[in-house]
Amino acid sequence: MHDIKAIRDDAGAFVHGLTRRGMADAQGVADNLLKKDKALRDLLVRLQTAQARRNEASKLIGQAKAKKDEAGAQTLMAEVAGLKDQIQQGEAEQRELEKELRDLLAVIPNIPADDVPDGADEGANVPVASRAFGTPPGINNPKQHFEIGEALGQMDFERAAKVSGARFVYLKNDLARLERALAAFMLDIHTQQFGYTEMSPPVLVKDEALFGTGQLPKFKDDLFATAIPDPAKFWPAYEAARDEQFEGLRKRVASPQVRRDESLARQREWVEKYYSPEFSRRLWLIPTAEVSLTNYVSDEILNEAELPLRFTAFTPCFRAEAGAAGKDTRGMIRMHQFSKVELVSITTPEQSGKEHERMTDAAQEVLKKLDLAHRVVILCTGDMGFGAKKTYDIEVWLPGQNAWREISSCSNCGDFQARRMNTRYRNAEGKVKGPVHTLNGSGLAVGRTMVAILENYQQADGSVAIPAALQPYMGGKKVIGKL
RNA sequence: GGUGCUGUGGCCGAGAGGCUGAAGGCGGCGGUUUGCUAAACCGUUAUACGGUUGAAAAGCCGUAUCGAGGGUUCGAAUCCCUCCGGCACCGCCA
Repeated sequence: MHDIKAIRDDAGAFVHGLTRRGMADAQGVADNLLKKDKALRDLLVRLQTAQARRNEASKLIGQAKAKKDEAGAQTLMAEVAGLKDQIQQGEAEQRELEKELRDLLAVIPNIPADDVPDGADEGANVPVASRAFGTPPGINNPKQHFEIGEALGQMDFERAAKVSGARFVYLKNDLARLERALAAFMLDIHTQQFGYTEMSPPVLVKDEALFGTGQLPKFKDDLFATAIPDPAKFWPAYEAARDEQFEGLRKRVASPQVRRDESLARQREWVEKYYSPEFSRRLWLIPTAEVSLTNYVSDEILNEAELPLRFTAFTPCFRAEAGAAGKDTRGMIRMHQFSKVELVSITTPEQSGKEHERMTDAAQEVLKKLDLAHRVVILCTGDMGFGAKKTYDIEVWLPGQNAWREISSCSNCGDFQARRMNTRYRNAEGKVKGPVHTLNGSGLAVGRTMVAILENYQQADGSVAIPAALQPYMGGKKVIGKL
């Protein structure tokens, strides 16, 4: 969330930043914001003057009554009665204007840092030469990871589809264990080598948490939501509706297709009605542990001395992938549910730049220890996420796909999330200095790391070698799929 | 989920319609005393927003804030409603 005062002071920088991001009418957006802001401030002057007079008169009424001056009290009460309407109307207007301003600000992305390259899409991302590692292995006729996994009988998409639909998977035996081993391996690196505190956070969160990190209100279509029905309201309504529907179905002589369409339409109606706040409480499944870990400090004032805070967690992540129809439909690259080890840092504004490099080091360290070739790109203005000022993507080489694929994304969000979450810090003298900075990065996406291991360590006989660093976590096993 | 109790500043805790931005204590900061430290004593110590003075640091004035949001009242920490936490017991449960 942007600071309206900063926009007021330097609208040019704001407009420039948004234009770099590819926003077409940044000037119009800024003008609109400033107009609302001016209206709000003008209103506040009028409202606060009226409130000051009311408070003053109310005190005088108390004094008059204490002196038994009924006539004087009556005069004052008449005056205040007139102010009352004015104040109530002003307060309503203030709420309205503040909401409008907040709603406008809530969907405006962060401003890119100065050293982020301009560009519209991933084609304009710039490799960071000093961070490149390894060379792609030469493998004859490399298979894709799902071919390897399915041939091993340890990766089952069909049964997952039966139980949960597309974009889910069952892992079995050594591959199931590999996921667990990778998580432990990554967490050990981050906690022991980089000083992150391991967390096991909630994976169901409230609206406020997702607002804080920036997924809401703009990206609700990417999320899974759950509903906790209010039993007093939900079940009587549900049962009445169900009885009605069964009655209708029995009478109907329509074809199965028509019946199905009607049933789906009805279902949609139900979801909208009975999953509404009136009937239910709602929680969201986290799309990334960034949400749980960052909001750990929401609405708090931290002490400068305890910063930076560093958190890491291994959690499942849930994404609706609504806009990804047809993309990466085979295999484990893009799933509705995947597991990830996340890194989050909370820092002072002075620390965040260095911390960003350090976090990227930590993520890269995992790939280095696994000896997986990868490169790092700095995302251009058009490819960055909503809350980021600057982002490094780490891309691992996948021989089966013959391509570099994102396996980690490390972002410095500056004070953008801190403002939305209301997280500030105070210095040693106890003075509140302002919003903290927040950073998050994958360290790493576990599913995609498994994909990378399968494709890079595949052997001609269909087996897969286990990277040396990982073998202790696999009970000393050296190869998957060989007796 | 049910019933009861409960939510006050950095922390503990009083306050039960006006004199309360909020007693008292702890902690923090500044000072006096002191060879140093401690103790004692004195002073000071919230945040956000708006206005205003100032180059700035900061000052001054106002408004709001006692879990959150509404309401009653001339006036609400205090009364009413809704919601959200916490605690206790009951119910359910890995």
